[in-house]
Amino acid sequence: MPKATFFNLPEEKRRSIERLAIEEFAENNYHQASISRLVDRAGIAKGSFYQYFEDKEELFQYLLGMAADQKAKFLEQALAADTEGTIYDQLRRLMRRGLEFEFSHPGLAQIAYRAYYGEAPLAEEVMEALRRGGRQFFRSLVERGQDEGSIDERLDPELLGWLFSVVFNNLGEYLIDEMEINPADLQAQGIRALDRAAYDPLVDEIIKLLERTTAVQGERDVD
Amino acid sequence: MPKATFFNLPEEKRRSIERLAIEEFAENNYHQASISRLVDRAGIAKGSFYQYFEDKEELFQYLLGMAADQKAKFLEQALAADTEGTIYDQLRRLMRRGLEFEFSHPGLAQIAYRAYYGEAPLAEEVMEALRRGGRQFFRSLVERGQDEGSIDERLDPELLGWLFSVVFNNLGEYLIDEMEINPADLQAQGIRALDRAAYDPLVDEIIKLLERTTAVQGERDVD
Amino acid sequence: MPKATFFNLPEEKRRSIERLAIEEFAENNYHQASISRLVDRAGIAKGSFYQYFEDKEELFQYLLGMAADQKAKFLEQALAADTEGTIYDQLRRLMRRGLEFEFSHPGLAQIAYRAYYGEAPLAEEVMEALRRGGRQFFRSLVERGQDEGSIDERLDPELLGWLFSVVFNNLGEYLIDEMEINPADLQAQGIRALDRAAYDPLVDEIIKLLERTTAVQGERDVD
Amino acid sequence: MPKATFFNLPEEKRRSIERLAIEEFAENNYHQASISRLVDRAGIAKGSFYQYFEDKEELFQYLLGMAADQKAKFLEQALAADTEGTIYDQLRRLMRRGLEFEFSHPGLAQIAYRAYYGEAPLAEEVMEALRRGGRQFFRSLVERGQDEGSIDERLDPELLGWLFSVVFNNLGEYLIDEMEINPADLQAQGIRALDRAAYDPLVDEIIKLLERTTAVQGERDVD
DNA sequence: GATGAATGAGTATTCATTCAT
DNA sequence: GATGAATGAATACTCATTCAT
Repeated sequence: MPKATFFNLPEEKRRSIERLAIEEFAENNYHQASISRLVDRAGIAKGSFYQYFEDKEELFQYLLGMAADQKAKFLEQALAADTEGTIYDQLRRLMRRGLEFEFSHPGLAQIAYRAYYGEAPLAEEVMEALRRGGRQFFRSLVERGQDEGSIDERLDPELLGWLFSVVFNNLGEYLIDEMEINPADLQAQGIRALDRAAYDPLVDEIIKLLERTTAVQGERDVD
Repeated sequence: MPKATFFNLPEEKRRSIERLAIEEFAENNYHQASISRLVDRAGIAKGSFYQYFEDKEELFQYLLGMAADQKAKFLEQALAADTEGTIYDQLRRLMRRGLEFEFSHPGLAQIAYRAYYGEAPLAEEVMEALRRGGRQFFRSLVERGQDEGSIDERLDPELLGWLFSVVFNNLGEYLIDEMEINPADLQAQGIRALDRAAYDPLVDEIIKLLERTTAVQGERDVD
Repeated sequence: MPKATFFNLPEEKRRSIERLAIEEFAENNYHQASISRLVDRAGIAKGSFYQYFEDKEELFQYLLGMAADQKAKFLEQALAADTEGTIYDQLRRLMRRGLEFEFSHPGLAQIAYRAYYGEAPLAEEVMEALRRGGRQFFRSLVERGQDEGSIDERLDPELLGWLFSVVFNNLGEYLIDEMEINPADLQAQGIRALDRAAYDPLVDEIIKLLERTTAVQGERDVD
Repeated sequence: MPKATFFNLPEEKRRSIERLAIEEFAENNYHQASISRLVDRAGIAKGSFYQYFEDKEELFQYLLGMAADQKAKFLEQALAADTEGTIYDQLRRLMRRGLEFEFSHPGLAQIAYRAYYGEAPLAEEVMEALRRGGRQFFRSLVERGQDEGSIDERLDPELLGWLFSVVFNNLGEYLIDEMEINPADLQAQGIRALDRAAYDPLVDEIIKLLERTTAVQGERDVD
């Protein structure tokens, strides 16, 4: 956690530092991100930075925390509507909200993505937990689907959990490629006028695919 | 491409440099990988390195090329048996060979993975091409499946291509986690006594999932 | 001298700052001692420190003054009993009291020791004076001894003064080594249950040595 | 040990770096000594310094080694003439040579002095050993004197060893004060035209004192 | 009189690259 | 063609001190 000094800063200044720090760590991996560059851009003294944060790692953990919090906040809404509709409706909501997070907080999303797929000063067990975390969440979703009868009982929930999480994690990047969005623009403009109409159909299509994959099938024998 | 001097080197010396360079870039991302450390380990002079390679980036591109070549070599075998069996047999062969590549050339596989997922001095368009490359390959596979009648015609080949490539790219890591393989051991021991029996069933399961996803379904209406 | 604000502080607070400052400068040499660490530990604001002291150096000089005063206070008692016994009795009392000072104010003693042996922002002439100070004191003691007839007149009082002061200054450290006292414990516990019985014999032995050195010798010719 | 690079340097350049490094570490304690300042003065690039030395500590240890070697070289001569004359002749020779070392290598002497009396990145046990080292050397000298019959058997060799080493260690500084030598001049001029005539009498006087202290005394009872 | 945020010069160390031999 | 010393900009971080509130 940053020091109190940081939170005592005038809102505007604090936000500005956060924004620039997110940029720095979104554009560069942990080691390449530079505190010197950051303070230059932010127009603060080197010493001031160290009044706000213990060290580089603390800043990084803080940003990662922000990413996690924001993402959670986005997903919560989907999770809240837990019981409405089938497991597939739930998945659809999750994906939509996940994408909305990625499009409205591209910097944080990128930081989380980097942490997931790369070098970050996270203990090996945290990385591991992070990776397993997603899988396990989706696995329990699958198990619920199996209980409900909407997912074929003969399928391995572990494997399906993995499949879902892989799809979930890579969807954003696919969309960015597919919709020919310039990632730089995305970073710069923050929440863009990217209307849901643009990606909703895609999400629907993917959900349909996953439904085909998992739904209980008539007389066809799967084994 | 490395300079001529590099290829004029005695086979053994060249191989040794390649091996150590692969290690260095597999263990560290592009910026963390150190030429100083490499030349120390390889027992060559700093100046010599720059007689072989224009700069750090050229070495990296060279290694990436090696990875691509090797991977292609592994996949070729699967591709050669093109016409045998259904599209799913073909996919199964590809996955097996892909995994075999990952397990027998863990260093190169890691370098390719890094390049794909981020930290690499690759022009944006190269990255783009790389990502699209995989997708396009799988897309055409899908289209062939649709022509053959083994893949439902109503499904979007682009989207399926993406799904396949995502599964394909992340499978190795899933296996490493799932089989509780220590990545360090993998690097160190190169081709390990990891017999196919260990992962074949998993590949089969995944293929079955993909088959469920894509196969033409009886009278059920998908839309 | 500290500013008036310092002396206006509630006794308790002032004492606490003094105590922690002594610790800081006893554990670290002048440059390694840190004002930041001190104010943190003392729980006062950085700015407050600079209301009390002009700068780091002023604090150091103040502490050095405290050490000098305290040491003088300890020695005074010995000096007061000036006329009792021979010059050797006087020396014995001085050494005992000096040691008692070192053991009961280890922090101040350490600061004085540091100042004497080097790292301190003291003008060269102050250092000089400090060193000469001890020598001169002992020199006059020697001269008195010579007047009294207890010290051989043929010996150079300057040189003897130096010898006495060197012995006097290094005795504490010798004892700490010899008695296998952990200096950290000494700092922490302040006045320890180190009873005089432990070092009195040593002081006696040393006095005997100095007596042999200096006493008027029968018919033996010294030159 | 410095890297080979350092020893491959042209003699003149290497000497110049050594000289400036000695100055830097003689004028400042370990932490205050600055590599940046050193390279500036030496006119070499920062990077070059690190081609010569692993790090700051290695440089320091190297200089300390030089001091030890040089001092040993000076004392050797005295030690070689081991059997000539009494123990007091031996002591006299040692002191003279020790002083000659201090006057001809004032920087190195200062570095050794700092290491002995202060902060240095030496393991606590090394410091301890260093301090005990001198004492033990003199102790065995004392014991030899007792065997030979030139030192009173009733005296504690440990305590005498300490006394001798304290005198030995502080003699140089006394002389510098006494002879009103400007330490800055001493540093700058290196071996000065300080002729032995100037301090020989002093050494003689001190030896006489020590002889009085220790010599077997007629019928006087020491206990 | 107290506060504590701001400052910026300072530290040791790393690294890809160049170039004279 | 091989060598390896030289380079200097770059990095994270510390610290005594100032000054507006």
